[in-house]
Amino acid sequence: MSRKKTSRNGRRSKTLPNRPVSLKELAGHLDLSPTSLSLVLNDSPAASSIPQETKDRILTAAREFGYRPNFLARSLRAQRSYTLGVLVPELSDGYSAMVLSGIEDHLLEKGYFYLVASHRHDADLIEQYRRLLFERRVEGLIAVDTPCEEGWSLPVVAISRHEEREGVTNIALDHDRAATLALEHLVELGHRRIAFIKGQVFSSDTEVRWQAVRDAALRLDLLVRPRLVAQLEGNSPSPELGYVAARELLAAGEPFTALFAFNDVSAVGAIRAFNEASYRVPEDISVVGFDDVYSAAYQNPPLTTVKQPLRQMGKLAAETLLRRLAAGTGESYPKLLTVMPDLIVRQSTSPARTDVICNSSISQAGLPPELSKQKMIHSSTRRASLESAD
Amino acid sequence: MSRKKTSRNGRRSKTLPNRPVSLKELAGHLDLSPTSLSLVLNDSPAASSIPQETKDRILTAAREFGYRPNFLARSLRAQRSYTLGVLVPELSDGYSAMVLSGIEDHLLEKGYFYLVASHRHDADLIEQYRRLLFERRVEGLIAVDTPCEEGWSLPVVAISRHEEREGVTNIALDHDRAATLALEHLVELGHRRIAFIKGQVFSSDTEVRWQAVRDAALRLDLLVRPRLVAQLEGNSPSPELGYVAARELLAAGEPFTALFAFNDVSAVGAIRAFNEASYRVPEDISVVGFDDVYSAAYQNPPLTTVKQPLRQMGKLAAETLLRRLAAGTGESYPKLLTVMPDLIVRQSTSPARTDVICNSSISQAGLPPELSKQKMIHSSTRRASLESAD
DNA sequence: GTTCGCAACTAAATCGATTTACCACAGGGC
DNA sequence: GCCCTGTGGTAAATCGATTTAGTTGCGAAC
Repeated sequence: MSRKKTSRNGRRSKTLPNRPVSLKELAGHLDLSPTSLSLVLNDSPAASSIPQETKDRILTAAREFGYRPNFLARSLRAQRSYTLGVLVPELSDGYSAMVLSGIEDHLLEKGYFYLVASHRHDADLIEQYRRLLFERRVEGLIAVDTPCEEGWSLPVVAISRHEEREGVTNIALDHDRAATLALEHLVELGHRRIAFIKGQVFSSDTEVRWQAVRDAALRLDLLVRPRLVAQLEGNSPSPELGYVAARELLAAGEPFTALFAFNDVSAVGAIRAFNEASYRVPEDISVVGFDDVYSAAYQNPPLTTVKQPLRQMGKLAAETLLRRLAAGTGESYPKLLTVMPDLIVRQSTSPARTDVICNSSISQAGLPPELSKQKMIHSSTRRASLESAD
Repeated sequence: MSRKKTSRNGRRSKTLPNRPVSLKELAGHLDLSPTSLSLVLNDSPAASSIPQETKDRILTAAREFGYRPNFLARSLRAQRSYTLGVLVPELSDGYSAMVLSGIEDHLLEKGYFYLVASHRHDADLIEQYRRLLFERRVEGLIAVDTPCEEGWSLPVVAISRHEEREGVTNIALDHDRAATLALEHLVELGHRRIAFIKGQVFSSDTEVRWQAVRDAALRLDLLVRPRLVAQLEGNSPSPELGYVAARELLAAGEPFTALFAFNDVSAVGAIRAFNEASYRVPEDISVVGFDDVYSAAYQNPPLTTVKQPLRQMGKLAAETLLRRLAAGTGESYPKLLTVMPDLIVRQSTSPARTDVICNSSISQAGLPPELSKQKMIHSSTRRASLESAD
């Protein structure tokens, strides 16, 4: 739709506008100084004394030549990069991508970009990327589920972190409310024997959430049995970890009718383990996940889960950081912003069975030698469950 | 672990090293010229005449003061930004995130960073972001499932695009092989009546893949029945679209025993629709997905799917682009790089039932009143055709 | 005692924009 | 005639590094 209009100006009829024009070149073409162009193009107050006619000449020429100021030069001069750094543990796990998506929406709208680096929870990589981002003159950092040490000498907004750090604004979920929502839901359905899968030790939310769960359990008069607590181990973003944890819970031989998992991904793995052991979800065991990632609604069964407003958290992080930058370094800033979870009830929870489930049988079976690729039986065994419960 | 060691030098005992040191400052401190420091620090050949003692002095001071060259200044001078731009349709849908992850791995290793922008298939946004990235002096672009026009005046690597464009290297899956893998698998299991869900019209792979499917069907002597072909519509990354498409297929009243879906996400939605209509997967209907996103292995049932090596494609894109940059603009470059799919057999496919499934019952049930946002009947004509063909 | 060559540096230009400080000229008031 | 105030600009410094083109001083060669 935009035809070449190079013929208008003989001088550039040969040169396609592939090389950007500099201010100086444009100024030369107009027989004016770069200063004048700069003043007019930036609508600076000092341009008030320049007559409209000249302004028009400049503006027209700029459009004609497709002049765009060199971002690097401008940044160097202004000592601003209009760029933020984002540190995430892993890009491809759904969680970070969702947060990033919220960050991006807000930043691009405000004329900022961001540089991402994923560190896989490796402390050395975190430090190295922080330096690299600092060198690239990012104006601030957003740390998603990433530990921040002191002395980062940049404004930081941390998502899902809970330590107080100088210069860091924490954005965190109200985990008390989250735990209460999930447990109240289960209790209302008649569940009393509830199993838990805790997060990995390196995960920022693990401890806070676990404390919240215990507090909520106390309030609800629920017993948290040590043998009904498993913990995710390992760094993979796959449901495998939840699968392993759920096998442990089954193997412990302590009956339970519901599971509160650390996240949706591990809940999915757990459901898989339950099915293999001939328990149906939700008829035999109810499962509550956490996060509400995209696929949660389309699992089989669709997951009941505690929704974290991840996208909103990303957006809030971006907003907050930009606000802090605008305010300047000296200014005060919020230390903590709390966002609210929601309970999304789908079909992985249902009223508790009245007959107690005993799963000691599984402990004999032991763990399968290879969880290998994805090979494992699953729905075929489900129907067998009732029969084998002799 | 790193204590303050400011006391070593009286001059900066008060100033914490929060402000970066410039070359000039460092030079002043050493009573040398910035030139000398630059030569030594960059290990330039011209530094050969500088005695080792001086070099050591410089290197020591640089370390001591934590000198890091200003990236913006250096970029401006060298006319290189060591930054690429990446255009994706959507960050949070699993596909792009996986590709990005591969891109990132390679780029960060090579000292590059990248700026991402997601455009949601909006042509104006694509153009706007392209300009912004260009202005930021990215050295090249990686376009993931994003249409590239001519005249982008930057080296481009396009993932999953199929048009030949000046300056663009395409990275594409071998769709012929992909289609063959999937259909051969189904045929081997005894399926002859196979339904298809095509991709959205705006999706780059849709047409190429569909052509490949038809070719493969021809070779395998399979009939592609128009009433067993549905198409995804709408821009959402949720399985909802697949759900809608599958309902249409069921409503068409034409029996089938297998479905080849455009991607895993839509396959999951389709399975949901089948389950709701009381068909079990894979006993009644086998389903093959596409992509092999993370969650595919942990769906219920785990999805049989054609794996695209997304991470590898991202890596290949980054590699190729960097190679092209190193070679210079004049040099020739590959127009097309093809990567190979794999068939991952899990549990959403099984031998075809011998008794023919008739699903006309569903057509009475009709579509649910609200499919909310994406509500559209699309094949209403198709359904009507059945009834009216009495 | 020039001159050449080399060691050890440095001044200044450059990248491209912004910004401060200044200049030249016109017109009006005293 | 002199001063003052606008107009309508421009020259030059600046951001921080890189790079080209020198400079200085000294010992050796002729």
